[in-house]
This record gives sequence, structure tokens and C-alpha cells, in this order.
Amino acid sequence: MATGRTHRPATRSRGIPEATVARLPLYLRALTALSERSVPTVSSEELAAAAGVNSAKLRKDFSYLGSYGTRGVGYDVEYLVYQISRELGLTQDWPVVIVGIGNLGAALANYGGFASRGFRVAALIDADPAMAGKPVAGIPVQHTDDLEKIIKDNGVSIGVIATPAGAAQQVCDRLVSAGVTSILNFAPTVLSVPDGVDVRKVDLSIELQILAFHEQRKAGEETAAGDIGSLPASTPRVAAADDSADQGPDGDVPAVMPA
Amino acid sequence: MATGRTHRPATRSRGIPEATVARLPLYLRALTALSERSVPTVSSEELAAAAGVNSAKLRKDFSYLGSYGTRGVGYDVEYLVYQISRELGLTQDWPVVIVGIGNLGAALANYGGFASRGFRVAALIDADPAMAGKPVAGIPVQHTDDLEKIIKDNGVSIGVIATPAGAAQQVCDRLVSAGVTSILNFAPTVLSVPDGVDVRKVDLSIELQILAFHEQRKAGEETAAGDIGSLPASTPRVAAADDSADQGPDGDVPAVMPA
DNA sequence: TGGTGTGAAGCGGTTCACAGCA
DNA sequence: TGCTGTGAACCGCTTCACACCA
Repeated sequence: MATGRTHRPATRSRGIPEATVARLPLYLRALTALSERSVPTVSSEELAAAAGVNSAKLRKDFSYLGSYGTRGVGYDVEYLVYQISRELGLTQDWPVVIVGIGNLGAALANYGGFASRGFRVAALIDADPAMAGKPVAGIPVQHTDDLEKIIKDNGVSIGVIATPAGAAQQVCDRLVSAGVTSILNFAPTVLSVPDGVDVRKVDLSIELQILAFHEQRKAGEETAAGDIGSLPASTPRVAAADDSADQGPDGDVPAVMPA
Repeated sequence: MATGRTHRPATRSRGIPEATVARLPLYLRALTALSERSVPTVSSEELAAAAGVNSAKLRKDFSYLGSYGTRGVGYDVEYLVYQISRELGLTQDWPVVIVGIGNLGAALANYGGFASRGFRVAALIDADPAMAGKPVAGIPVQHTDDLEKIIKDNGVSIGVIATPAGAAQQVCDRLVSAGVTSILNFAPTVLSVPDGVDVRKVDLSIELQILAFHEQRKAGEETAAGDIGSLPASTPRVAAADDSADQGPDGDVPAVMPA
């Protein structure tokens, strides 16, 4: 099976830890909500609660961006929204192509979150000739044959793969050779890409399996505790883990689709 | 905004690190593929390549499960498949409900990965009365009013939330009070749940924003390097990060849907 | 006084390197 | 001889605790 990506040679992205980068979108979302309610400032405590992290972590995260807060007061909402947007590169528009317009691809195309902030669906691509020309979410589906041309004409650097597992690596190779350098992979496959290309993975079945693991553990505890004084049964609750941070290129984390 | 989950009180799940648990499904998938090709044994090196990790990590992961390998030979594929399945709790069937049958919910319902291993879509639930009775993926959609009854009648402990952000917390609360203890959340919201409930998050817009961050960095490098000897421009490539491990309950990682 | 910014300690995970067994 | 299993070093992230400043 293909694979063979190198591993993160450390070298934090421009000094900002990956774990922090992975949380910036979370903060941004919370800040946007505050902004819409015209809240002028927030404390690290409040914002952390809204984003689901603890305040120490949030302050540390922001410290990597610079000193954007005011001691004794908090952070200016609008200013932070701008700074984080800029840091994430959302002040520009990223054209995105979605390859594989099945149920999932269609769902992604219809997903309103794209347009809202920095992303624009530049094209939908599918291998099925019958799909060609058919509009999905108001955008006509184009055939895979034109993939390279579409990428180049639109200056696309971010691609979303929502094809079956079997087609994913091939699509990935074509995307990369056409110039795509960031890929969001929904197919349940380990993609092999050259250095310099980022791959992030979303895998539903992996997420479910992780939940099943903890679920099983809970069930085991109950039994142990319920039985007439069997064993110590002192196993602690699952409790809450935290963020999952990055997976960077190479990809290795969660994923959505077939198993 | 709601939040307020405690943070992982350490206490690794039954001695197995969360990061390892998050990789077990990956190994299982690779092993299943080998099994279908009737490969009897694999070395840590081969399996690691297929799963997209390095062999030291894989061996360390397996060492938490026990000594299932044979020195000088490798691992017995069938045996490992069984052990990992058992460890993940996939030897039993987990009934799952999907709430919110929009584009995404329908895609998830049609997703074949459920049935394949340990999961079964027990019911589809939507708030739209017009959807009630309509079959999606061969399963009739039921109305939200019956949520509690559905959960209890089917003994469901795992719920998938694919509703709009605004409805997610309410749906979550109802799922939890009906007995669900593991939630996979596709809505772009930080869910607040009591202790003992696991939440995992899948958020498309967060994934895209992380990619945009790296993409921007790459572009910056090129410019810096391309310009006529401007600055040192020694910023290293993004390179590859690795897995993203767990997010455990509380949820904090990636996610799919609106922004 | 109140809340940010941050050095330092703590912790989980990864990687190394090799002992040990088939 | 070859590959697993694992102690130990290493590394990055999280958490603590408090100095510092509006």
C-alpha cells in the first residue's frame, strides 16, 4: 500500500505550534458569534468557555500571535477576529474543488460553511459521465477528464476528495500533479503524497470506533461495579480528552466514510 | 455559550493511551485488507507502511495490547484482527441513531461503512414533519418527538448529530437524557455534556482553515524565496505532521459542517 | 484590582536503540 | 539472523503560578 510520507520535521509553522493552529478556528468561531452580538471585549475566561478550552491554554495560544489583549480588561473582539483571520489566511479567498459528487460530495457542496469564510467552491468533479453538466448546489458537475484544466484555470490549491476509497489515491495524484498542495481526504485510505503537500483526513468510521472503545469500557465498568463486589472496579470514568490538534500533512487522524 | 466539560483527568483508558486507541482503527483497516488478500503474517515494518505510521510507533502501540507478535517473524494477521476488534469493542453490534437528515445526514445514512464493522443504523430522526416516514437509505425517517422512545427501545448508546448548529445542543441534551453516552457531532458547535459522556467532533470548516493556514505559509515562502534576495527566507517546508490522536469526550478537534 | 502574558514544571507521546527470543 | 518488545531519552503541549501592567 502506498504511504511513505515523512514525519513532521518539527519546525513549528512560523513559530506557532500546530496544536494552537488547530484551535484558532475554534476561537474565531466563538469570536464571530460575539461580534455579531456586538460584544466589544472578552476576557480569556469567557472566550475560553465559549470555545470549550481552558483559559490558560487560550492565553498561551494568543501569546504566540502577539500581545493582543489589555491587562485588566481582556481582548478586543473585532481586533482579534481580524488578527486570527489574517493568521489563518482567511482574508483572501481560497478556491476549492470537490472531487467525487456522491452523497457526501453533494452534502459538502451544499454546505454553507464554505462561502462564509475564505472558501469558495470553484468546481465539482465526478467520474460519472452521467453526472456531467448536472447542477449540484447550483454548480454544474464537470468530468474527471478535465480535472487538470479545472485546477489550473481556477488556480486551485486546495482539493477535497470525497470519492470511494479505490479512486482516492489516483485522484490525489492527479490533483497534486496539477498543482494542488493541500488535500482534505474523506476517503478511508492512507494517501501518499510528496513533500510539501498537506493532507488532512476525516474518517467517520474511525471516529465511531474510538467512541465504541470508550463505550465498551463504560459498559465493562458498570458490570464490574454492579456485580456483587467482584473486583476493585475502581476504573475511572472516561472523562474528557481535549483537542486533537493537527494531523498535518501525512494525515493520520480521524476520517469520514467507508471503513 | 455552553461548554464546561471537565478535562481528561488523565487516567488512560484501561492503560491504553488515547493516541494509541485513535490509531487502532487504522491498523484494523490495513489488517482487514491484508486478510482479504489472505496474507498470513506481516512485519511491523510492512503494516506500519500500510497504515501510514512508523514501525516503532506501531510496535509500541501493540505492546499496550499484549505480546501478539512472534520475534523474527511478525504478526499473525487474523489473530491481530481479532484482538484489535475485541479491544475496540467491535465484536458486538452498536446500534446508532442519526439525528438531522439533511444532505449530510443522508450521506451518513447511505454510508456503507456502518454495517461493515460493528455499527448498525438503528434509526434516522429529523425535526421536519414532512420527512417523517420517508425512507432514506432504506430506513424510514422518524420525527424528533419520538427521540427518547427510539433511543430506549433500541438500546442506543451512540448518537450522531448532523443537525444545524442551532439545534445541536438541544438534540444533544435530549440524546443524553435518553441514555446516549457517546456522541459524534457534525454541527459546528461546542457541545456541553455531563461527565461520563464522550463527544467527538468532525468539523469541515476547521479542517479547511487549518489547511489554509499552511497554504498561506507556503505561498509566503515562495514569494520570499522568489523575490530578489529579500530576506533570509529560510523558513522550512510545512512537512508532515502525524496523527491527531484523540479528542475524547469534551470534543475539541476537527469537525464537519457550517462555520 | 483584575486579567493578561509567560517562565517553569509536569505530562503524554514519539523516537531511539538495543536486549531478547523464535 | 531477523524482528519483536521495551526502557530511556527526547520533545511538544498543557498546566501552573505569578509577575506585571491598564
